[in-house]
Amino acid sequence: MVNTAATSASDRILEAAKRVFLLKGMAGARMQDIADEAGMNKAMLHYYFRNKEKLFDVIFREASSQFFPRIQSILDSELSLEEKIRKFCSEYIDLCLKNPYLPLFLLNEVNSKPEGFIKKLWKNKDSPFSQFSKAIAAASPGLHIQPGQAAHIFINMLSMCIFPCIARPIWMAANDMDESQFMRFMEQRKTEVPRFIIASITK
Amino acid sequence: MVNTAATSASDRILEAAKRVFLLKGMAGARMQDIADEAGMNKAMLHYYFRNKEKLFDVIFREASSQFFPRIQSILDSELSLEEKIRKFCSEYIDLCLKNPYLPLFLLNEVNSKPEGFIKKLWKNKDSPFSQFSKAIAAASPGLHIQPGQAAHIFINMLSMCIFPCIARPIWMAANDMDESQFMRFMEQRKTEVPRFIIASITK
DNA sequence: GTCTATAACTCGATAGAC
DNA sequence: GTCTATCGAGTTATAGAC
Repeated sequence: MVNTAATSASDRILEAAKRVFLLKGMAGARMQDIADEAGMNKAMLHYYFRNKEKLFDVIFREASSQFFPRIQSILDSELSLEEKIRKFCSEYIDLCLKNPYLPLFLLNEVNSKPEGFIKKLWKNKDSPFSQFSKAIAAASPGLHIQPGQAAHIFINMLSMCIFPCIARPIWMAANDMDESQFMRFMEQRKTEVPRFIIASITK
Repeated sequence: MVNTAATSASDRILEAAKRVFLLKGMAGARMQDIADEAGMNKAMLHYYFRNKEKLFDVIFREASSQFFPRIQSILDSELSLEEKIRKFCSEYIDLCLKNPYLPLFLLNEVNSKPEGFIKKLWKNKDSPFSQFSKAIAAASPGLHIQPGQAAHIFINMLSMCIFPCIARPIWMAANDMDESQFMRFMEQRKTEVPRFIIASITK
C-alpha cells in the first residue's frame, strides 16, 4: 500500500546486491555494503533472502542468464555466417561495455564452483558453444575451414570480444587511454574483429 | 644451521601463500589455509611478513613480474614479425597452462586496485604493450596493416592466448572435454593462433 | 625461531520491539 | 515489514613461554 515508490524493497536489495557482488565477488562482498547501497539495514536482507548465499545465488543466476543465452538466439537466426559473426561481436562487445564487471564476475565464480555444477547451466540441452561450433562447421563449404578448426574460430571470436573488456584497466594504463578513448577503441572492434575473423577464413 | 632442508621457512610460506592466494584471491584466502599449506602455524606468517596485506603484496609483485616482462624480451629479439608472433603465442600459452590461476588472479587484483597503481608496474619505462604495438607498426611494410590497427592486432593476440585459459572450466564443460583433450586443444592453438593472425594480416 | 593461547575485531545471522 | 541490539562463529594479529 504505502510502497508506491518506483521499486519494492526486495528489488532495491537485488539491485544493490548485483552492484556489490559483481564488483567484489562472493568472498569480498559484505552484507553491510549491500544494505548501505540499498539504503536499509542488514536485517532486511535476511528477511527477504534468508542468508548471503541464497542472495548470491539469485544474482549469479541472473548474471548467467544475461550472458550466455544470447549466443543461442543469434545462432538460431537465418543470417549468413558472416552476418552472424558481425552480429555476435557487436552484441557481445556492447554487453561487456554496458556491464563492465559481468564477465570477470562470471569467470571467477564459475572457477570456484565444484566440477559438475557448470554443466547444469545448460541442463539437458546442448551447450550454445558446441552448437555454434557445429553451425560454423556446417556453413563452411567454400571457405577454408579445416575440420577441427571451428572450435578455434569460435573461441577466437569470444576471446577477442570479451578479453579486452576484462583487461581494460591494464590496457588503458599501458596505452595512456582515458575512458572515451577506450570506448572508441572498442567501437572500432565491432567491425575490426569480424573483419579479422573473416579475413583469416577466406584467405 | 639446522635448516639444511630444501627450503627455508620463509620460502615455504611464500610457496604456500602463492598457491592459496592465486586460487582464492586476497578476500577469499585465510591465513590459516596458508599456514596449513606451509606446514606451520599462523604466528610464523606474522613473524616473517607482519600481516596478511604485506604477504599478499609480495605474492602479487612476484606474479606480476612473472607475467608481464616476458613480452619485452621477445620484442627486443632480432626475429621477424612472424617469428615474434609465433614465439609470443607459444610462450604465453605455455605460461598460462603451467600457471592456470595466474591470469585470472592478476586481472582480479588489478581491477580492485586504486587507479594510479597500475602504471607503477612499469615505472617510468614505456609499457611493454605500447612498445609491442609500435614494433608491429614498424614491421608492417609490405603487409596490409592500416595505421591504428597495430593495437588491435596486439590485443587480439593476447586475447586468443590468454582468454581460453581463464574460460577453461566453462569451455571444457561446454565441449565435454577432459583434461588431456583440453591440453591438446591448447597445443594446437600454439600454431593455430599465429596462423590466424598472419592470415588476417597478409590477406 | 617456533609454538600455544588468547586478545581484538569483523561479519553473518537472529531476537524481539514497534 | 522495518528497525535496534546483540550473539556467536570465524579471522587477523599479538603476547609470551620455550
